Amino acid sequence: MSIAEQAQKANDVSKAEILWALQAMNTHQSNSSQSAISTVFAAMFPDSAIAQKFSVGETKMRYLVKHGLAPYFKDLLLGYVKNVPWVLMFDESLNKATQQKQLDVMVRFWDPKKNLVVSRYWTSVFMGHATAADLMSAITSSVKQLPLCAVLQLSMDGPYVNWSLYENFELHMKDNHNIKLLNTGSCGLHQLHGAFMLAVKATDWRVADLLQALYTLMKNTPARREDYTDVTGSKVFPQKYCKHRWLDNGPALQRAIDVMGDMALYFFDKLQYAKLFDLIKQVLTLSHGQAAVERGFSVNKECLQDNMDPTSVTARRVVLDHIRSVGGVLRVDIDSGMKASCRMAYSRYKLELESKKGESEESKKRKLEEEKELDNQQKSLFMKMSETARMSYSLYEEENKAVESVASIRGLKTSTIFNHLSEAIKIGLPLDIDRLGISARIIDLITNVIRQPPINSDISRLTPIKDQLPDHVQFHHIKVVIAILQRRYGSPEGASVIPLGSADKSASVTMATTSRSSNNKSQKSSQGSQREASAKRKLPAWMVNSQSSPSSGPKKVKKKGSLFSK
DNA sequence: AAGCGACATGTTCGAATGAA
DNA sequence: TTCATTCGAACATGTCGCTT
Repeated sequence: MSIAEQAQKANDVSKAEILWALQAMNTHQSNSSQSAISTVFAAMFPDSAIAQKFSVGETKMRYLVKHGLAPYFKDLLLGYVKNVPWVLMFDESLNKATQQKQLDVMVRFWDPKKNLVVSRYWTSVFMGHATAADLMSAITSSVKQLPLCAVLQLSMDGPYVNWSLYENFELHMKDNHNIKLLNTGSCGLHQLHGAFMLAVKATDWRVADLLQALYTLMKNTPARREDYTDVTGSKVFPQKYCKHRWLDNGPALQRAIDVMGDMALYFFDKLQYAKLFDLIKQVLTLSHGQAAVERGFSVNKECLQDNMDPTSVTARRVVLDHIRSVGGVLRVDIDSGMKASCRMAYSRYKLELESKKGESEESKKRKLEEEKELDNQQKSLFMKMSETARMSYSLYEEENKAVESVASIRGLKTSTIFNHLSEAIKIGLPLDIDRLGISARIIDLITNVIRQPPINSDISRLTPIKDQLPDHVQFHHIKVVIAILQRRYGSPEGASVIPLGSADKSASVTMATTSRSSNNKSQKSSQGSQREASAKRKLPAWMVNSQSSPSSGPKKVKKKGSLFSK
């Protein structure tokens, strides 16, 4: 095969791949549904060299659309808008997938090729808050590439919502481009329709009556229609016209002209009205409500897949918008520019990945620093314990030894080790409570007994507490639970070591300790019980607010050792 | 041999599904 | 109704084959 032939073949393959990508976008196929397509094509068309070489998988589809087709179509659109007066349209909605406000920006202009006004999607901006100032900066930044000096109008959503934005934009246009925007109210076209209607009335030519008469004359009358065709040989009938939308009545009028012959031509001589037509073109360019943008939102929904990056959403819409605007996939002109853009897609994609990597490394660094900070905090807490408690804590938490092993290694009683660990909990060090063998039920049980009469949060003596509890609850259980509660609500003397967080915060500390220590296999199986435990540990509001129990009747004066008083 | 491009594999997330 | 599991999607990363 000659070099020229090889090049031609590569070109054909590129074309096939582009066509397929366009089709995939047009029918909202997911990127991941592309995974086996290449092999299927090769199997379907074994005699085709192109099919054998065709390859578009999930990854390639993604960057082909995002970095190849979308930028190319955007450039194309920019080329159209550059030479004509245009209208800037926008609207916002909630994007449920990204949970952000999605601001769609569209442009509207007269397309000389189609001889029609077209509304085209330009881009979307995603944001959280959307005040007038936010919208203003989002809009101006998104249309930077567009020729703002030719903006006719900023299309308005409603009569009241966005006026402050409108004023800002008007000011911006005046300051930066010395342009006075056309202000026709919130929906300008209705007024202009009305204006044309008045003008038509003012002629006293009874155009409306004529159109109405022509239309009703041939409507719902099969016999009359047949006669008409028999006599004239024509199957062209008067068109429907709309009383309220005179700018849209062009086709009806044209049809009237066609069917009325010389008399109608007398009124609508093309030469005489050529200039008027230019004006009408611009007037039609003015937006009519928000129909186009609003319709765009349903297109957004169609384009949306799971976990989609905002830029991917935008890219998909750009491609889809182009396909629809030219009237289908097969009508898209796949020229050398498009192919070149698609060839650059991969390198652009790589570049994006690199820059993202840089960002994530930076955030990783930050995270590491934060962790270090936390570590330092823990270290200083650790040093606040007695030396013997430090040893027990290290063996239990860092070397993952059971309480009994710690006791035997250190030649101490297990109750002593429990004392050490309670100390650690009290000052806020992370500790795997699950391994202590104290279930969420026991914690609940002890907490309730402490809270309610006759204990009433008095923790100065453990025996009365133990007396209220079942036999299987041990003293060391009570000690640990008291430590947890002290950590959560502060010790009675207010002698907590670090500033106290809310109940939620301390609960998260407990969770962090449990999930940290349970790893791999055990993590999955223990997840359920952990979740259950954390849910049960959740405290009622009255407890968080350090109020007495609702069932405890009139408030009693708390004793000195009272736990839940502040 | 080097670099590019495509794919396989892994991770994360949310929705759907199904069991308790 | 709640909760866990499964499934399907996008996105990230590493690897390998092809081209120059």
